[in-house]
Amino acid sequence: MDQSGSYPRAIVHFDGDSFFASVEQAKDYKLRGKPVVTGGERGAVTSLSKEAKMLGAHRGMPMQEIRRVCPSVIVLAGDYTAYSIYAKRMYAIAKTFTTKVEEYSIDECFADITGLNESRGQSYEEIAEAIQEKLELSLGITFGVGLAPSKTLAKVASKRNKPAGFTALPKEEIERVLADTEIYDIWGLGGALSTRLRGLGVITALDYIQKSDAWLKEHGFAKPVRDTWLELQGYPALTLSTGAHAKPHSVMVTRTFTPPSTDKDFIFSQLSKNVEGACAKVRRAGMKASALSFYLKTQEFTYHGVQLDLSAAYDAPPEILKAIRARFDEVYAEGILYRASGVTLRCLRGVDTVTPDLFGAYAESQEKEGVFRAQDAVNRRYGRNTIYLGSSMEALARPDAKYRTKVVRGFVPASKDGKKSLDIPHLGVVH
DNA sequence: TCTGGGGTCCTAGGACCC
DNA sequence: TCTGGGGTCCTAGGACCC
Repeated sequence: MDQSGSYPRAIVHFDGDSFFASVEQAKDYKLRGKPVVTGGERGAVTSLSKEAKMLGAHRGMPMQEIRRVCPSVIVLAGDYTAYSIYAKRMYAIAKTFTTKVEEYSIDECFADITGLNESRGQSYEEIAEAIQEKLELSLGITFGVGLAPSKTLAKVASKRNKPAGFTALPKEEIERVLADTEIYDIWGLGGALSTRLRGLGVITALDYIQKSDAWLKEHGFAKPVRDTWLELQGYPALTLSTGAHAKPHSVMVTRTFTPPSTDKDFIFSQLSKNVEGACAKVRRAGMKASALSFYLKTQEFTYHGVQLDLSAAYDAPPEILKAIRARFDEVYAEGILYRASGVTLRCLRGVDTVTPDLFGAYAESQEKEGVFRAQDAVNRRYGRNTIYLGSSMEALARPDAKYRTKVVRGFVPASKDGKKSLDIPHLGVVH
């Protein structure tokens, strides 16, 4: 059947309902039908089952408050390994229908099913619902599903009938639906942009698509804003990234330390720990980094950092730490209270594409590499931080070290300055 | 509720070159 | 000569996302 008028492209968005809590209930039947929240490991809720929501618990509530309004609540620590496994199953199921699947996040994916209606002899709606049914039956969790001519509209659609809903949003329905969608709820328009738009009288997404291209230019809105504007009109401006080789472009490890500190050695050791973690991630991805940036965050929430290039590509801490140490004083100042540090490894390449530098630094690092491989193996087997570098010793020896080395996830509370709060669970560090 | 952790992409403006 | 114009590349920083 010809649906090319309603769907010049047919994009489906799948969004797992209460993903982390739902996975917990799928794993353990005893949790089904009960109020479950995750986030116990850090005392702040990260995901709530629908039963917990029905009893009045909200995301962002302190754990004590949750227990008060909902005494029967079951609080669990996040099991990120399990969530990743469920995410991979989700992608795999979607891929049995089409290869054009974007693995967008731990609980979401997009599929481009354009043309499948002809080849399968089914409507796009039927196909989207068939995928949804297969996901729900195979995983034991429900999904919000949206079908639309663009990614941005598919996101709008999947939000509309949660949980376990399906919404089709063909071109003919765009105006009706966008009239009751606030600009603030549009994917791609964050706190800053939606506040600006509202100041210009744009309240709903319909107001937004009725503005002209000239109007956007006149007010200095740039490409991402225009792409969103096109997408909302049903013109796909964003393509799916379906690359099977979804390798990261950068890898970062940052950690807040409590209490904040002025101690130079302690702060450097924190950074050293960040570097170890980042190197381990890079090795796991089978990559090496040839550039990096590191920063310190003060108690006043200002950032001080530098970006630098490495003499070659590395996946082990020694040379990286050497480079950071050489420039540490550019960001560290005596007497300032620091609350966090972080490192980002950049210019990542697959190990096979790395060209050795002229001065032998690469060859030297190759010799040491065996040591870090062994370390990875031991840490995998006996738990993290079984083996660590001397320079990270101080960080690990602190009394609260066990909290700092834990997997943490969190959320940003809704704030008065118009910044969007996080309302979807997301992945922390998976080990 | 004083505010976590990990990513991506875009752009203004400076450096540099012809 | 003291005065141009224009192009490219890079980076810091800002915006967004989950």
